[in-house]
Amino acid sequence: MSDESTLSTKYDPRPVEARLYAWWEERGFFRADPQARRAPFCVVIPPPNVTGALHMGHALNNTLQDILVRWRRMQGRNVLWMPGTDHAGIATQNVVERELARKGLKRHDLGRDEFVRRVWEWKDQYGSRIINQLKRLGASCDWERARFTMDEGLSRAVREAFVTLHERGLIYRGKRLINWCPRCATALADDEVEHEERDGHLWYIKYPFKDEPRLHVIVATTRPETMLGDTAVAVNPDDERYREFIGQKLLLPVVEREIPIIADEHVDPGFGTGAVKVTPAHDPNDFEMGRRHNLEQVIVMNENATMNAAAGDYEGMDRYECREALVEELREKRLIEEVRPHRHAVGHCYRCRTVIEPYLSDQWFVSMRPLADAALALSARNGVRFHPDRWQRVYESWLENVRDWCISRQIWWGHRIPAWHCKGCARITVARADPDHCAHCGSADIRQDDDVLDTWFSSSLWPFSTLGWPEKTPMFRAFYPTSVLVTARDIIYFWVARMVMMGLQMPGRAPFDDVLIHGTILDAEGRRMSKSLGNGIDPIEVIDQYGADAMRFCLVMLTVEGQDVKLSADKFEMGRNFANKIWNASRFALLNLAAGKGEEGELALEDRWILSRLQGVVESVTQALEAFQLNEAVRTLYDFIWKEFCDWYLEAVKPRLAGGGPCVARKVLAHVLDAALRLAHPVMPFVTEEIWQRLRSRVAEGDLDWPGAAFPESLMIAPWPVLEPARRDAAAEETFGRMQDIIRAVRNIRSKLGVAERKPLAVAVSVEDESIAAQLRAHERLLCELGFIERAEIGVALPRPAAAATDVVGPIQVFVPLTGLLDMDAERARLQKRIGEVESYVEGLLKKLANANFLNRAPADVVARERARCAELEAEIAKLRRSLAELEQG
RNA sequence: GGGCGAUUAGCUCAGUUGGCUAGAGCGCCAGCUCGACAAGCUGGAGGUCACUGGUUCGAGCCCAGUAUCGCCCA
Repeated sequence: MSDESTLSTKYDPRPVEARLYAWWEERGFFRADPQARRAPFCVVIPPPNVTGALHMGHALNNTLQDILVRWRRMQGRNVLWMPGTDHAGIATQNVVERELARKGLKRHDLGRDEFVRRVWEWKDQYGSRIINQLKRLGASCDWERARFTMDEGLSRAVREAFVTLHERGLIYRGKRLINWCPRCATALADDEVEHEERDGHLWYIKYPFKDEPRLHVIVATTRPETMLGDTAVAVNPDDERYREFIGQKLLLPVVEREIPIIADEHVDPGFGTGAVKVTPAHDPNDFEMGRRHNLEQVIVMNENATMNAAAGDYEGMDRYECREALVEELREKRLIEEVRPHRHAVGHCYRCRTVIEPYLSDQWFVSMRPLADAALALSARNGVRFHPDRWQRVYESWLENVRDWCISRQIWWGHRIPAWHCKGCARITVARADPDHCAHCGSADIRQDDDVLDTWFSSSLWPFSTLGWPEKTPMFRAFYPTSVLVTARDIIYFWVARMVMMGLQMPGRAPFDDVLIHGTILDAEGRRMSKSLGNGIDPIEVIDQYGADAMRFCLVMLTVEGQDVKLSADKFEMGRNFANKIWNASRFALLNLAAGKGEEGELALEDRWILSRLQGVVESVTQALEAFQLNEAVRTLYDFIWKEFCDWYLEAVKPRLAGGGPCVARKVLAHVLDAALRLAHPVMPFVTEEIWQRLRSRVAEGDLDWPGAAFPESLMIAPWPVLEPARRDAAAEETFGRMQDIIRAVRNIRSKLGVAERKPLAVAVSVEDESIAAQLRAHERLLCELGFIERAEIGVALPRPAAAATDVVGPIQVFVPLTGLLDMDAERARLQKRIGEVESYVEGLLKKLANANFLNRAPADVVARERARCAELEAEIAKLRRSLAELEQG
């Protein structure tokens, strides 16, 4: 295919990534086939907002999905990774409104239809940005099937779900206290409110008795402006201080309204004075209390959080302006007892950070109890499994405590609620198809509800709406339920739980078996990355600088079992370096494969060793992926490729390949490289494919074919390596391990005594019994080549040569004669240090072995192992001591 | 207030069912133009595993408590 000698020594990801991605896409490797007989594997993407730009959280989330998806595809599963975007009602509307604001327009200036048309326009123009960014990441989604939550098909699913739930009595409309964002001018669900601790004040206000104006009850409040809507003061029935006043009337200051003192068990006598003002229209607890006591609900604010007519003189003021003015008035009237600093949680809109106002209004709700109970029952049967499993309990406790879900939003961008209000009989018609008359009285004077549905309502249908539900399409039949959902923990409630509930309600099956929860990406200081802090790292910039493979690798390497990741841009160097390492190791391999034939022949020790190690790696990587321990898989691969394959195998095999003649090492080299590329492909798809294409061309030339190997067009669809237990070779691993020990000992001696790394040396290797000697002698060539040893004498109980440095590794003593070169002081220091290290360890072992309890209670194999180790180390010490003594004697 | 997580080398983090002489990357020190790679190679230094108790023959790991930091819920 190409001339390997021209390959650069530095891997340049940019041209490779662009070219390969385009090719994969064009060849259709991402496409799922609903007709295929193979076992399905399906993942639906957590749909990013159309307004969104890729951030590190997306990068991590989609990398994890892509790894699972690519791995399963290589295993031969029929894979569907369903992509798409979310219409993100409030967020998107905000974006378009901001654009209009720049032209001095408000959405009401355009009218609903025109505004919605403009949002579609915006979506068509900018909505594919994040999709293109996901492609830069390497995501192998089936893009041709990409869906959008406002698509016709998904809109049908939304309507079907709404109407069905309404028919089942699980959706209702009612006047309730909801969370209102005055800036967005819409209701929000409980989960969409973010509570933050704020320093505020507690105002102690006197409420005079109606009949005894000189006497008063003091109430404490954090929101004095709401007193304008007070309709009672409540105390705990057991509170002695107030018992006698229950039922008496107070005169609400400023408003001069008569309000009763009521008794309610929910009043905490420890808060403030123990007497609390009750504002049923503006506080959730008070709302409940008001219902219990049939209190009037006085609304004192408008939708934009300015005061309304019920606020009297304060009408028109903003809520905070009103608060100041009102406190001032109370102060003048000497009705403020005191003001204390008070830290409390304040709810904010999760989209725009505005302080939420509890607000009484007509809204649509999903009755959550029955849905949540079904999900809980499923969870109890282990029907949906979270990884790590601690999230299971978090999820369950949310389900146990969930309150009804407010699903109506007073915005224009979204799925309009399929309910029609009749002007005639005032009743509501809910229908799958747009009705032209009232279902109750037949009047044609009906009008569709103005509100749209919470975006999360359509998101909750995503795993099946994207597959064509409510139609039983071939896609739905082939891929529902999906296999695994990968997401961050902050949307377990918003999204995961609701998908499970809707899956159980609508298609009647949970949408997935497994949920993989990953951590949050933080900046180097451990703060969340956010636009406002400006501390984000742009994944696209990272890809430009280091390559997508490097970023993917690092993200996974750093993500352990759902832990958060502290990230800084320089971390990605590790990934770039690893990609480069793979690249250069492959250059070496390819150059050598081009240079000669790979023939059958007897495997050398290093061949047997690396093939055996490969088996271990195939097994642990596969197991780690199955257990959703992606970072474990990546770590194993990194160590294998860098430390074993590059540092040892390639070095060991160099001399054999140097001549260019036929050699079995070429076959082994190609095989191990091939397997390593396959294993690494899900994590680093680009660099592995790029190299593999070159490797594959060798196969096509017919000189590197081996039994059972399949070489399809792309590594993407090449089979995942399978275990070959016959390749396991414990003897080779043991012998090679001894070689490594000896070589490391020689290198250490060179380094400490200032002998050049490549200066040829003579070495004597002394062992205790002939079997080990024979084992090592059989691979003397390897020892000499890797250790730059020109002469090696290997035997039992060899005498110490003159002027020799020495080291002991297990049963092996290494002598390096250094006549004229031996630095006595350095060598003495070396030996003393080694003796000290080993002695302190032996000391611990001896203590352990002297303990009768240990001998009696520890398992026999542990005792035996400790005994053997102790004996070996004592022998080591003896040898080191003798060497030291001999050194002193000269 | 309730729950969860973290605390291991200078920094960022691994450490699976207790058997560990506690590992990696980066950084640091010393030395390397060696035909894959200086984005590299070789060798090295560096740790009372937050603290206090407990269980155990044996604890970084299990249990109880304390401290600090972070997150979620109310």
